[in-house]
Amino acid sequence: MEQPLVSISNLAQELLITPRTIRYYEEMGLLTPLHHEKMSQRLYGPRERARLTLILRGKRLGFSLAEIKEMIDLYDIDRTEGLQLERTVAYGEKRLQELEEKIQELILLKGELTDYHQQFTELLKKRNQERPKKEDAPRQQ
Amino acid sequence: MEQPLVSISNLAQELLITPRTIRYYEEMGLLTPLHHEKMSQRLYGPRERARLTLILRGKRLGFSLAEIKEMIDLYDIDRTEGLQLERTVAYGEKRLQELEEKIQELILLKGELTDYHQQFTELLKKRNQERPKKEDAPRQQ
DNA sequence: AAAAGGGTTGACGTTCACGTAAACTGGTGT
DNA sequence: ACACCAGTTTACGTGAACGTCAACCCTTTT
Repeated sequence: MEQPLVSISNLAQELLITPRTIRYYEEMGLLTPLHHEKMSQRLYGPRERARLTLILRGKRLGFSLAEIKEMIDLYDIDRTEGLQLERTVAYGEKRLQELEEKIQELILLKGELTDYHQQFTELLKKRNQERPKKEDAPRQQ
Repeated sequence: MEQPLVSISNLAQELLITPRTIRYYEEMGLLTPLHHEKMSQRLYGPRERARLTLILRGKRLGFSLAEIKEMIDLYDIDRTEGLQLERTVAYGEKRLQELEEKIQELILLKGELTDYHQQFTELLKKRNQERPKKEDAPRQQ
């Protein structure tokens, strides 16, 4: 039974962050929970939850909140309505291009580290051949 | 004519960063230029340049300097010599695993944004069909 | 000898992304 | 009515990653 609307600390708990973090993202314009007018509490629905997971994903990937905000603003139909769609689309293409470049760079980095890793692994193998352990090395940590 | 040893500001210029940044990385233990004993200046060879590019790559990908330092320390034969190779290798495997996860997450993010992008593109197409521009829309920016 | 052009070491300032604490408010159980 | 809990605002604190500035060498040019 997924409640459609949850409180700030519930949402925070669910996503393993603190309420403060959520409020901060709102303060930065990344979230807009139901909190208008004369309501004393913030309530978060599926839309805000989706945004938050997007934000957290972006953070894990090393994007700044400003960059993430740009992505979210692109992804937000309402906000973009009435804006020049051509520009928006072109801009989105640029961002996607950058994402692809980032992926390639990550793959490159992984390749580098993999190389060194293999060197080490072989070095380890040789050592174990030279002076193997008395008892067959136990596999438990 | 690639000089094997360059000054700090030369290196900074080459990599589009500031000398301060380079000194900071040294202070954090990420770089060890020739600066021992009784030398008044720092000099950077190919080894340090390689490290620096690795650092910058890591930064672009959102890793903290602490994380990057871990990678570098793995990648550094001298420093690891005498250390428990088994642990090093195991640890490296964990890092590589994390890298792979990050790649997957990036691909996921790109997928999400691509979806939204296509929605927008189609929206734009429809609009242009409804009320096409007087003159056939010119394709130049 | 004096000035100029890098390089060096502090040391303090700054931005981002929150952490933390205080003081207040609003509904809820007893 | 009162305690209690969850949420809110306000504000100051913090760690990472540098920026900026001052004051002090060397070395080279004039």
